[in-house]
Amino acid sequence: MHYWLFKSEPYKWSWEMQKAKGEAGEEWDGVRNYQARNYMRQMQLGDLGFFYHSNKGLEVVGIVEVCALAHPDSTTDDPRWDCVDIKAVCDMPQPVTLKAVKANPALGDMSLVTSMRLSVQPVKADEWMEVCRMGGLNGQTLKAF
DNA sequence: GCCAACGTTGGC
DNA sequence: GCCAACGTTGGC
Repeated sequence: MHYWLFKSEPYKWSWEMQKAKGEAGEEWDGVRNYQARNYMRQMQLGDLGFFYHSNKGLEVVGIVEVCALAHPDSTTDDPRWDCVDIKAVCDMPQPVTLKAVKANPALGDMSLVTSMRLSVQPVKADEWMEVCRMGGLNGQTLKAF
């Protein structure tokens, strides 16, 4: 099990839109960055990720689950670009802002802080737990997934 | 809307 | 294979 973070500009693809897709999930398409693509190729079914609103919002608003392994991105004929599918799992009871992440010394090494421009990022297990805690998700809730 | 950071492209 | 030009991302 690995943890990830997916960035989206809410006026292009918002958390509300993701949730509307329900169990079926949706392609995380449109990624045109090798590093981000490589992370998606590493993802396994059942891996969890944060859903982050960039540009507007600047906060982790929910949790998603990988529900399809990397496959060709349907929005391009270019064979270089793959993507996974993700589905919404739950809301962050209390969205975790970028400001709060930056203010937390335990999260100083998070890619969100150090690799600001990367749109798909790995999240370490301890970072995952800490952000969940800040967001109002306790261990009990997390085990329900 | 600005601009810094950074990834990509293409000429040499 | 270097590096300048250019485009994009994303915080502010």
